[in-house]
Amino acid sequence: MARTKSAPENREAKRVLIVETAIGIFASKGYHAAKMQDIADALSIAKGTLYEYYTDKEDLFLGVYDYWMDLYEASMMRAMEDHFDPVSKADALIDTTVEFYEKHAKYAPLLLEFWAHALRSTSDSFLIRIRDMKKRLSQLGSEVATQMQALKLFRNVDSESFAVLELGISDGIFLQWVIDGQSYSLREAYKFRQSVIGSGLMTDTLRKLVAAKVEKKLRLGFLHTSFVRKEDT
Amino acid sequence: MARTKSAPENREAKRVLIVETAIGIFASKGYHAAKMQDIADALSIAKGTLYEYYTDKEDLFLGVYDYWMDLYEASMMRAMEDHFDPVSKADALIDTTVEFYEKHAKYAPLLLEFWAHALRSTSDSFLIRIRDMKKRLSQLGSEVATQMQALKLFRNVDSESFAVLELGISDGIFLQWVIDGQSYSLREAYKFRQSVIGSGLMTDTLRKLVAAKVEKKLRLGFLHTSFVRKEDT
Amino acid sequence: MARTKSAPENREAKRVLIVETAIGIFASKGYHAAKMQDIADALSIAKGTLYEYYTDKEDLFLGVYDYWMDLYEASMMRAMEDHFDPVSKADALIDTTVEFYEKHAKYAPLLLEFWAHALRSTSDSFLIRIRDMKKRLSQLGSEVATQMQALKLFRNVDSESFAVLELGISDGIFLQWVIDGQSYSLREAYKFRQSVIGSGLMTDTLRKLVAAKVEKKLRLGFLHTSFVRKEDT
Amino acid sequence: MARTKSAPENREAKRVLIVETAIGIFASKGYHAAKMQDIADALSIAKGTLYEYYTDKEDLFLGVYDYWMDLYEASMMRAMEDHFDPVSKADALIDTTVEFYEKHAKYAPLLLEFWAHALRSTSDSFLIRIRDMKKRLSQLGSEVATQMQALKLFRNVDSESFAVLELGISDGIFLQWVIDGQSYSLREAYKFRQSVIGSGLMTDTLRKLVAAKVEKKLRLGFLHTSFVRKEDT
DNA sequence: AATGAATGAGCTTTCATTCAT
DNA sequence: TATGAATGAAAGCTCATTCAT
Repeated sequence: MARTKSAPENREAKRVLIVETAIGIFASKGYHAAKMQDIADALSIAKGTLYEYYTDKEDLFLGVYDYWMDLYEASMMRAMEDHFDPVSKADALIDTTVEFYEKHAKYAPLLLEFWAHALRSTSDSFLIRIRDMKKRLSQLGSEVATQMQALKLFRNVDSESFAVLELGISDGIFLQWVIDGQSYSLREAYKFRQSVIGSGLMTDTLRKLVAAKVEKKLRLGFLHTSFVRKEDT
Repeated sequence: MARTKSAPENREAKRVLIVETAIGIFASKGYHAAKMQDIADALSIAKGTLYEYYTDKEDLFLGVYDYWMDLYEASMMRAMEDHFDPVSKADALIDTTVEFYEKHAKYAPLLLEFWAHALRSTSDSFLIRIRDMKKRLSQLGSEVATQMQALKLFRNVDSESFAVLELGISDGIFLQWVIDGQSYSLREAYKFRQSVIGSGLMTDTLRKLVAAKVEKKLRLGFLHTSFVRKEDT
Repeated sequence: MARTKSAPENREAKRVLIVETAIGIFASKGYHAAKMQDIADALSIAKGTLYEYYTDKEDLFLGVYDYWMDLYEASMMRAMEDHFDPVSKADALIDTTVEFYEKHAKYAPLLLEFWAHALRSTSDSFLIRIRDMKKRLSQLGSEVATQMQALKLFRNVDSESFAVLELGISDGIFLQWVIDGQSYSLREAYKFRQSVIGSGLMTDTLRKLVAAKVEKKLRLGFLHTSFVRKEDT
Repeated sequence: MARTKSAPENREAKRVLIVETAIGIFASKGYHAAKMQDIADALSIAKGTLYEYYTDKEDLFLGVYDYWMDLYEASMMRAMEDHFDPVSKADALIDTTVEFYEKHAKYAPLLLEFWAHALRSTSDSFLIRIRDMKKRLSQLGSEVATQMQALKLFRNVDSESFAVLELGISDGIFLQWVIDGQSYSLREAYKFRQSVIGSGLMTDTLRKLVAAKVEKKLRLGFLHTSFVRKEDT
């Protein structure tokens, strides 16, 4: 039984330690205002040492994103595994998201920067990573939606479109909440959304009138609609 | 009949010209990567001239935000004024938003940076401006929702909460769309959302079962729920 | 009889107006911190107009120096003319100096800058102007000292050396007073100096002992002593 | 026996090296004309390195002042310690000053800039430092004067006032000498001054007449006279 | 003569990165 | 592996000066 961790294990442990410290600095100051020196100081190590573990600042930033998203994804996966019926699963996914977001509300600006970074970076690696993660998450959502339909709890809806929509909505509410100064309960906002989405806003009278049209829309979704990009003039 | 524009008019025209150029540079490179020199070059003026019209880079960035948001808000207001019944109004708001977002999709990263900037800036001016704008927009949405209810088209719903939710959803879908590489029609995504929100996803069977509970939730909204912020540990 | 001043007179009047304004700005902010814009603002004229009257900033600074020194010199000359016996003249010179310095204490840093400027300027014009002024002043002092000696009020002293010494002492006391935060009466400091210089500090006993040696020193002065400059090593 | 200098020692050595180089640049070009690049070039180091040792240009300038004044003060203190009777001490102080000033004549403009800087700087740190130094120096002079009086070599004179006067005179003569292009011997000027101050200029006849009045003035000094500052009108 | 918009060289300062130890 | 002194490119901002009106 080894008394000390082997070298590679130590290395990985230190990488994690660095990322866990860096996330706080990046989140509170932003990518540009966060200095490598700040991070080194927070770790009580020398600036040069950071470069032994990450090739450069961007690499470290990417590491932070990965670390954070892995955490989120893992907790989402766990939520799925811990429940069996789709209703519980749906609830668990929302709970997990709310908990994660509430816990990491202070990292919210980071999320924005990740996205901005990804949309602008010359290399696609950042963007690809975000999309992959989103794909996995939307598969989760899609799965649950499909099960709901199978149980006749959900109407006939393109579950893929729905899952993508849900992801957007989720991020949008979170953003809104952060910009609003976290002045209300994120959980309640999510629940309110759930009610709206689940039950709809139309009165029964109206609902019946538009039933056929809505039915079709929901069934087809929006992901496979043709789209012509319009250029700015 | 004035022969030449008066000085102040010229000044304002030049401010607008600068902002219109700056927006493109900021959007494509990002706040930090965009250099004042780049902007000056794009305008074929000297760097120093920029400082005759904006006190510093941040001021110019704020100018860009204002310019852009004023455009959006104005078109939303116009959409409201051009229609009289709430259903048309709701459609018009969505149309306007979709058009605006589609037209300015390339400026999307800017939106993220505005938000990140606002959340981190020492001065509140940025955040306040965003909130004010959101408030005005949500009032528009709230108004429409109230009219819908008055006409018995909408169920009893806290229209304020609903309007806030809508804003978040709207931004969220846009973001999602941008990150997804604009691979589907934003308009269709918005319509899909409209169907989901209007009609709900539940089957009639389930719907009836949870009717009372949902009713209450929608009526109360989420804005005035008590909220205890949880600290990260 | 002309109703308006002729053009050249107007021009001169404006030059004076500019200088009188500039002196306050230069004095309070220093040469470098004082901006041409500040001066233009204080005059409520356009920046460009300054350049119609002075070729550049340095020229204006020189103008300020000239204006100020002319004022001082003129009042010294007047003091001399208003009195006839050397004792009154000596008193008047001191009075005038004290009054001038007290009145313009806030311009003291300017004096330092003039000197520093002169010692460093590539062109000698500044230094020459200062030396000329000092020469005229020391002639005044020298004259008075000579008259004192003629009246047997002063011992045999090289009046030229004495006048140069006096100038240095005068500036030195003023500087000291300014740096000391003007915490005592400049006039009293000058009077104290006068007593020291007039009557000496030695007791009669010691005085007699060194009489011959001192006598010689005073008679010869220091201006024509040989001097080998030592270079910094 | 240490083989290598410890880090802090090296650091201090480098700070001194920088200051010793900076002093020459500042002196010859002036604070504003002296560029950080010039100083770095003179040291054959990178500009950035300067900022590892001094927070900014002003800090470096302050360092130069401190370095220089410490040198002067230390040599004055040494002069005091090396002699025992007040007459020798007085001579030694003058000798030291003359030597110091002659050796550093080329730094004279710096002294003016230090003073100008101090009188205008928003922070008092510069001014306080100058005053403290002057206070220590005037204590030296005051001490000597008191001893002279105890030995009945000096008349009854307020030694504090006298010491302050002496400092002013000393600086004034130096300034005068520099502005006069160092065209005479500074040492002789100081000696001449010593004769004047020691023995006075009045003839015995006049001296006796004003004896009582002068006596009083010298005894009282000028430091504690009431003073009403006159404002410029 | 007066203006003030435009200029652009030139400054201080920062900080990611390197590399000899 | 860890260090941290040294680097130097790069950027925002200033402001004396110009010149078309």
